[in-house]
Amino acid sequence: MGIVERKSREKDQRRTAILEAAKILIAKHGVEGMSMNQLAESTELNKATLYLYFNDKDDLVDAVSYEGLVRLEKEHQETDRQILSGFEKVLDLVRLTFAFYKRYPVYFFALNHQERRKETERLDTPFAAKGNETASRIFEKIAEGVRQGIEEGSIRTGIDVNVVLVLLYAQIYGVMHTIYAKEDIYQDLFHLDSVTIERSALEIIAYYLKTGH
Amino acid sequence: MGIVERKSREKDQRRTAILEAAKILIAKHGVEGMSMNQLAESTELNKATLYLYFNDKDDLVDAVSYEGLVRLEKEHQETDRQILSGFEKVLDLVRLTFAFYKRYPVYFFALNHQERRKETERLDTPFAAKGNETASRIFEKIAEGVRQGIEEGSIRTGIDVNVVLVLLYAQIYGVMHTIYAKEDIYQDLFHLDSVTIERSALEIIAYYLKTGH
Amino acid sequence: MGIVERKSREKDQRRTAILEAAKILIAKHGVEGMSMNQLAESTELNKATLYLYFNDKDDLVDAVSYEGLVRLEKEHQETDRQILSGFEKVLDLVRLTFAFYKRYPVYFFALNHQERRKETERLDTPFAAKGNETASRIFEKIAEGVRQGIEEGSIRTGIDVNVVLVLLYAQIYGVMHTIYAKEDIYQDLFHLDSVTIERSALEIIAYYLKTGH
Amino acid sequence: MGIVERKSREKDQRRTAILEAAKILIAKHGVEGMSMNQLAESTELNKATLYLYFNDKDDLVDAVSYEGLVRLEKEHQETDRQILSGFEKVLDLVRLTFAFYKRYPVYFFALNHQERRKETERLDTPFAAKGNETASRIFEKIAEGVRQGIEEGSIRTGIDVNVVLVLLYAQIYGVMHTIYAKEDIYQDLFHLDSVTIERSALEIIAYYLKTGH
DNA sequence: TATGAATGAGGGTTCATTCAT
DNA sequence: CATGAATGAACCCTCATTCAT
Repeated sequence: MGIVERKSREKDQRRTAILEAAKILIAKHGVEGMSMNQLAESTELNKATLYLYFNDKDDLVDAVSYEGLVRLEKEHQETDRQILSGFEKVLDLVRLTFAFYKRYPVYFFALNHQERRKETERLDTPFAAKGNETASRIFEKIAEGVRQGIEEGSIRTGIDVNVVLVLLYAQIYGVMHTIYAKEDIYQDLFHLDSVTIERSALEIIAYYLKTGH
Repeated sequence: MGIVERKSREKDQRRTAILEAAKILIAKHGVEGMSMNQLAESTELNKATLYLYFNDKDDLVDAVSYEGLVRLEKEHQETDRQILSGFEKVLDLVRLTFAFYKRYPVYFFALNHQERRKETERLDTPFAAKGNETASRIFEKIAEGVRQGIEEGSIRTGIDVNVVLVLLYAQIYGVMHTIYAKEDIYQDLFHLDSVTIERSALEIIAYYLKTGH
Repeated sequence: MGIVERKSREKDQRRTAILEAAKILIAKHGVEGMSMNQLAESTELNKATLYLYFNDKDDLVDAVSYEGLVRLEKEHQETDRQILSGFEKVLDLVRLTFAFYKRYPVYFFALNHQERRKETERLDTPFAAKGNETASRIFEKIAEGVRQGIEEGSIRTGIDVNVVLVLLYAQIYGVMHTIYAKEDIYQDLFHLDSVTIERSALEIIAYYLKTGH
Repeated sequence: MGIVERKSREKDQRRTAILEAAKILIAKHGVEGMSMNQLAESTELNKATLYLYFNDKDDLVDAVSYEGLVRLEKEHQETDRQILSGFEKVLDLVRLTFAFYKRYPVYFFALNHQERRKETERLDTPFAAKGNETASRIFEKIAEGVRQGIEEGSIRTGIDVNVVLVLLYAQIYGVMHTIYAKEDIYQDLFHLDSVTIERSALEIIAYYLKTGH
């Protein structure tokens, strides 16, 4: 048993290889800056072959973005936060997310591209596609932390869970952008490095959630 | 009297007309999505004519971005904040900025594009070019508010002004993106509209700056 | 058998077809006058397809020029000049070169264009690139003839080999231009056809090289 | 007398100013490399104004070329060669021509451009236009020298005057091209500077004309 | 006479995508 | 499954030229 499986495994491997190459290119030139030509060259595959594995360029970028979400979720799951307070859980998840997207800018770029596209294209159902289920679960995990925190008192009351989720997302997004696009500028101008920015961003969140006193 | 003046006014008007058309296109398709072809069509001008008013596409985008900064600064200046505390000043400026970029997404897109470009092109001094002086002043105005607040006690001590500026930028950027790219989604999913998001974003900043109790 | 070979042959044929079409256009309108648009039309290929075979327009022109040099060298080699004197060798090579560039004006145009480009671009070493090795060999072959002639006495002493090479080049260049650009004029005005001009150009060289008496 | 003449004089001055500016640009970028835009800028005139003085770009280039011919003829006339032999006269005229076109590359470029254009455009009558009469006279002056030389014996018999004219033209043309386009290359490769090339080119002509012994 | 403003046509090049094999 | 080869459409930009004023 095996010929079918082997084929399937090989197919997966090739798909993965393409994705890896794409990630390198996206990291280097951004999503719009990556051309299918380059990708074909760097994978040593024919351009047409790429289309056997992905419907089109957007599909490929979505796959990258999806991979990112899956990995992020996995990293979120890998720590045992049983004994932590809700407040600590939330902050830890956010810290992890910062670290994650800082480690893998590609995933950020890809996610970004995907989201901007949705703006104009209006995909059928929001959060319906496979990738978005993952995003939902990630959101939910944070939501759980918030709810727990409110219940137990580690997070102040009067906080809307949904608002927190959205704000966290915005915060993360903004900080990531700032770090990627402008770290050099800010380093020159304000003498701030990414670590400081990140730490302060966590602080701002802590201040918001914390019971005030 | 003033044939020359009329001419000059007409020229300004045309330049403005081009900018307006560009802004519409950018709003609809993003900066990269706007083509000089489209712009020529929508202005009913010849492509070459566009280049009489702007050196190249980047120049045009810079003009949009610059216009945005100028307008933003003007809005910042239009309110008299003499009697306000530093804390209130900062929050008011941020609120205004939110409102501004929400009203004019294009300026946000354009500014963004410009900033990303600068990354790779490394203009001599960051924030040195004409457009960026305005940005610097806007930053400085907020910085003043922060300093005043710290002095008078409306903003807690232990705050790094530079950190605040960068975080505010990130926050604004993130929130704007969230509103532009995902308001619909969030409305469906979390029943949050942009007003709520915005207000909450201000809150998070307030919490961070406020003397804690 | 040989599906691969057939493909490869077809690819060569197409490349050749493009080159042929380009040569016709260059002959008609000059290098600058040939547009990739025209070329696409005349080959009945898509413009983008041309770029599968040549990196850019300059590359294409270089290919034409190179082809010319290779052919010229081949023609130089095809005659056995063992028994000839150095003087006769040189004259024969020049005669052949005249005939060659008269037969194929395109090669002359292309070579020219290439050389002018090099002026501003300053390629590393003159005569170092692939195409120029051929040119060097052609020069060297003539140089050999001159040296032999001087040694054996068929060419007068006191002649600088390098000077001869440069002058021959200038002479050929000038005559070619004259023939291309002005044959009709000269025919009307002086009743001279290109054959006469050519023959006389050889004579002038002969007089210069010949031992004086 | 006065107002009309002044106007006319001013017009001439402006025309001359345009020509001067054009010559500078052509010298720097070649004929094709000079754009009417540049010319308008450098003359501080409007583009449309240029067309009040010249029908089109070609007309302008023709004017440059014509100016060159007129000046060359003048230089030919300025020396008194009464006592010289025909041989010496011819050589002197050629030497002057070399010197002239080396001093004013623009005139060479312009003449060239004009001639190449004629290739494809087939102007009505060759040598019929104003500029070409001058060229004819220049040719004729050299022809006189040749005839005189043959008669008096300073130039060998068996020489066709027309052939000499054409060959001289070709020679001059080729040498000029070589000097302009390739002096650097030849300097590197053959250690020849333009003075040496020029001198040798005169030599080759001398050898051809001289009575052989 | 001189100009500001505009234009059509075209320049070379690159893109994501899709055939037939 | 994979490919070589091809494509249409678009990209930004620049040219010489010509209006109305």
